[in-house]
Amino acid sequence: MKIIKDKKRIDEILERGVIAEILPDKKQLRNKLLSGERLSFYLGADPTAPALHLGHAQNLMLLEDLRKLGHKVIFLIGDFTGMIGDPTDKSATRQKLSSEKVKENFSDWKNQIKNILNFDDKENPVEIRFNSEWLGKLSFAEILELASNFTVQQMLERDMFEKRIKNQKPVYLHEFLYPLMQGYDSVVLDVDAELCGTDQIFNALAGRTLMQKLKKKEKFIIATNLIADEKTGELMSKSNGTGVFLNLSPNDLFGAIMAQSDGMIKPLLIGCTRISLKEIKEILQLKNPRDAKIRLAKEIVKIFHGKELAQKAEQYFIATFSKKQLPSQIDLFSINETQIKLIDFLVKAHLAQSKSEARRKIEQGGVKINQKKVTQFDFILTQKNNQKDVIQVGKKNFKKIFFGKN
RNA sequence: GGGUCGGUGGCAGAGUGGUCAAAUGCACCUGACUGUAAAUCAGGCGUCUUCGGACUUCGGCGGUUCAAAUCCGUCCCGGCCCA
Repeated sequence: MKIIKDKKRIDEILERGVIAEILPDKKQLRNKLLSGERLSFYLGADPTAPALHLGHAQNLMLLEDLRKLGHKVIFLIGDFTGMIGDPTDKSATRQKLSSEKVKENFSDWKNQIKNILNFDDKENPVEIRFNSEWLGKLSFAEILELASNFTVQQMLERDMFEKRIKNQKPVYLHEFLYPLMQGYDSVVLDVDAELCGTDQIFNALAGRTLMQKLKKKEKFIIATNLIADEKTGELMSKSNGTGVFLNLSPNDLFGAIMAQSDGMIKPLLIGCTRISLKEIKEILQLKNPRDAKIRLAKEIVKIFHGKELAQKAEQYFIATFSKKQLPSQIDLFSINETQIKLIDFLVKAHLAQSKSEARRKIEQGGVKINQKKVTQFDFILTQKNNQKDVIQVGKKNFKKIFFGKN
C-alpha cells in the first residue's frame, strides 16, 4: 500500500478547521503522517438511532480523507456499547437497547454513507467492525482487570457524572464501564489514532490509558469540532430540532439544510463538504446568505445523492417553497367511497395523527384543498368528474385524493 | 439493613383534597413575517364528540371521600445520610 506523504495535502486535512484538538500533540501526529508509515485510524458510532446525521458525516469524511492517503481506516459500529448507552447524553441513563433494536438501527447505515466512505476500494477499503465481537466475550475476570486501570475519582471527573451527582440524578455503575469499553475497542483494534467529537474526549482518553498500559503504545486522539452555530454556539442536534439525518430524501435533505440558521453555513461548508477554503470564503461573501445556503444545500445533496438529484432538489425547492407552486409529483391516496370527511381523510392519509389533530390543523388554517384554505372542520370531500384534488397540510405535506380503487 | 426525601404529559419541572387535561420552559404542530432562514410574534399541543360535553392520564395495586396527582395502606423504583 502506497502512503501519500504530501505535505500540502496533509496540512490541508489537519488545518481545514474540522479538527478541534489533537492529543497528545498535533506536531507529533503530523510528523507520523509525513513519515510514510502506514497508520490505522478508527471512528466509532453507537447505533442508538436508525439514521446517522451530518455530525457523523463530518467525521466520516475526515476518515475518508485519511483513507485516501493510504492509511488503514476502520468504521466501528458500537453494537455492544449501543446497548448500554453512552452516558455523554444525559437522558440516556437507563435507555438500554435490545440487540435486535441495535441491529435494526444500523442496518441502513452503510447505505447512508456509501457515498462518503469508500467500502469497495480494491486496495484500501474501509473496514467495518462490530465491538460485540470482543466486548461480548470478555469474562468477568478480564473486565475486573481492565477496571483496575482506573480509579473511581478519575471516572467521577467526567463532567457529565459530576453534573448528575450535583443534580442528585442517578449514576449507574455500568455507566462507569462505558469509557472502559470504548477504550478497550482501541486496544483490540490496535489503532494509532481514534477520531471522535470533542464530547468524546473523555472516553477516548480512557482508550489512551489502556493502550499505554496494555500495548505500550501512544494512541492519538483526533477530536473534531461539534457542528455549531458560529454566532449562538447552538449545537446541531435532534433535541433542538436542527439535526439533519442522512436517510432523508434528496428534497428533504435540501430543505433541512435550508432551515438551518445562517451561523451554520460556515461550519457545514467546512465540515461536510470538500469545497476549497478559498471558494468557501467566496461563497460566504455572497450578498444574500440564502444563496450561500442554497450552494451548501446543493453541495451536500450532491455528495450523498449525486449531481443529478441535487439539481432536481434545488429546482423542487425553488418551485415549491420560493415560488409556492405545487410540487410536480404528489402521492396519490385512494379512497374506496364516493365521499369522505376531510378529517377522516387527513388521518387515513397520515397527514394527521388523530382526528383531534386533524381538526386543529383545519381550524388553524393549515389545510388547503387545491391551494385554497379550508377552515371548516366538517368539510366533506366528494367525488367530482374524476378530478384529483390536492390536499395540503402545512407547508410541505401534499397528497392527492382519488376516489375508487387504484 | 435503618433514617429521610422523592417518582407528574416527549424532556425538564410546578402543583399537595374540588376552580387540574394539570403552571412554566424546551421540543413539536399551525399561522404571520421571511430567505421553507434563524430570531420574533399569535394560536395550538390526551382521545372522541351530535361542539353541550364525554372518556382515559400524574410509578403499580388497593382503600378513604360526594370529590384524589394531592390523604391512607401496600408493593416497585430512585436521591441523600447512616451502617
